[in-house]
Amino acid sequence: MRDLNEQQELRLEKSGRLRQNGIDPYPRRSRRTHATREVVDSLDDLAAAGQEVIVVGRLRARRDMGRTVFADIEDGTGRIQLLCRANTLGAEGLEFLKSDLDLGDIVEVRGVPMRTRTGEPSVDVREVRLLAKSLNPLPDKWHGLEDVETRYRQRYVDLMVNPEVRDVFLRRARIISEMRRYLDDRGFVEVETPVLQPIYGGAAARAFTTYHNALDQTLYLRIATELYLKRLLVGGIERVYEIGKDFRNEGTSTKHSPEFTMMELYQAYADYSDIMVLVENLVCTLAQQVNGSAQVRFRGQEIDLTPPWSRVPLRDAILQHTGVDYEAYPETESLAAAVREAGIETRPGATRAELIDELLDNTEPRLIQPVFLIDYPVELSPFAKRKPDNPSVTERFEFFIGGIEVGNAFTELNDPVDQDERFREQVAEREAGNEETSQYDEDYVNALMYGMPPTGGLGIGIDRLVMVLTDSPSIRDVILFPHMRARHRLVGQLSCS
RNA sequence: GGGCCGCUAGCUCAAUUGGCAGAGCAACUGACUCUUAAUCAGUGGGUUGGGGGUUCGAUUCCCUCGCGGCUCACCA
Repeated sequence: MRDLNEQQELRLEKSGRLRQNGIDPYPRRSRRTHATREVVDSLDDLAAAGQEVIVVGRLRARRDMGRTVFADIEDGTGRIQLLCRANTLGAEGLEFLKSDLDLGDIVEVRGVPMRTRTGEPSVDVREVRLLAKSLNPLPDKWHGLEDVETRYRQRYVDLMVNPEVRDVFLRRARIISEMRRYLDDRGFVEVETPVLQPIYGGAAARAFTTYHNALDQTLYLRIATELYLKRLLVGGIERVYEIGKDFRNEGTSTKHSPEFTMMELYQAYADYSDIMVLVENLVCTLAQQVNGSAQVRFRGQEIDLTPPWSRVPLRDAILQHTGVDYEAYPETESLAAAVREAGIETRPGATRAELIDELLDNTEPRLIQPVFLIDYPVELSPFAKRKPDNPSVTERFEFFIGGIEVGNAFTELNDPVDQDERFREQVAEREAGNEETSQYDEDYVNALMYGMPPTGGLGIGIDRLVMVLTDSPSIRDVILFPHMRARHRLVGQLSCS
């Protein structure tokens, strides 16, 4: 036996001893009759009836008074106190609890609900059974687990001892299921499109590459679901959405994860202003359903999600926050000079799109209250339809809450000739060295050539939305197992002597 | 990738100018029949992230590697 510390070794020995005495430390099943919460909620009725219950849970605390031992167990619904007395549980049962069980073990107890003198809801225990032996000691009962690296790497421990972490992930699940319900109720059809794609597109990002042996084919992990979903509109599904992972081969940050969850939806016979109404109603509804309020606190700021949200042209927002009016500089060189003059560093040789992006990056942190920035330049938006009165601008918006971009939407480009040109521009840029442009997707253009209805489309970064609605400062706090560099092994051989 | 910060017992954290590596919880032994961070008495537990260097002596100073956090860059 290697790599085990003193406490682990002791617990493993106990486990072996139990086995020798004919007690399986990992028995098949439990006879649970009540969740701890059910017992607490109807305690007085159960106590009055003197009804026996069987509850289960992880042993979280033990207070040994000699002939009386108090213990707390915790299941998925909450905690309850156990009152274990020599004259009701018996000397043998009490000794089992004191000597053979450890904090962290999963146990089953049979007993009668009651209140102690201080009024604490408890179970007067008649029988204790071990359901699963815990070999690892729990973190500090008061401080819990704080080390960020361990919390991410061993999320199971984090969830075990930090209730607020569990709450975040329960709310995340709720947000997603309520979002599904909201869309289903409005006639949207949920679909699944390929994750492995021969050509990736629909966003500006580098892809992960993989390989299909049997087909002898290079495949990419999708960076967006966009182009497949819009094929479905060509096929006649008028309202469609997908919730799933996208993958982008990029660095991480508090707002970026290489794999993240995206909801994309497309609605035929709608445009981007219809989508704005949908977004503000959806997000506000989710906040009310999950948090009970349209007001959220995020990074110390009070945010009001009540519709309508303001709609501000991108140009105006950037002008207001950086002092640069990019439309006043039609040439890349003059815009670059203006950006530099505003005190923003730029990459030498940056394209116009990159410069505007840079200006937006400097604007984004100031967008605390929910806002739609509308009307993006066409060079930033290869799949968005141009505005009728100004072909250099598209009907596109991004929305921001709490200083981060949460979603992106536009009136979809359905003109195959225009789309063909945009793809060509993207390809030209790629040849000029920009790896984050879209590949030419011939089949997609072919689909458009059959005719796609006028359509409004939307993408929402689910992780970021969850960040805002749960006041989580980092995207890693809303992803159960965030990506980490590989680490050496945790346990050695667990051979039992 | 750059900059800054961090890594000490199972967990949470100390350690003066470079001078015997400590505390609380957890664990172990004992006392205690209504406690709830139970209490009281006692005991064990360390490759101070790894490697190298300076020094009589390194948790402390230097170099290097690893992992993480923040931040900038990259990137929606």
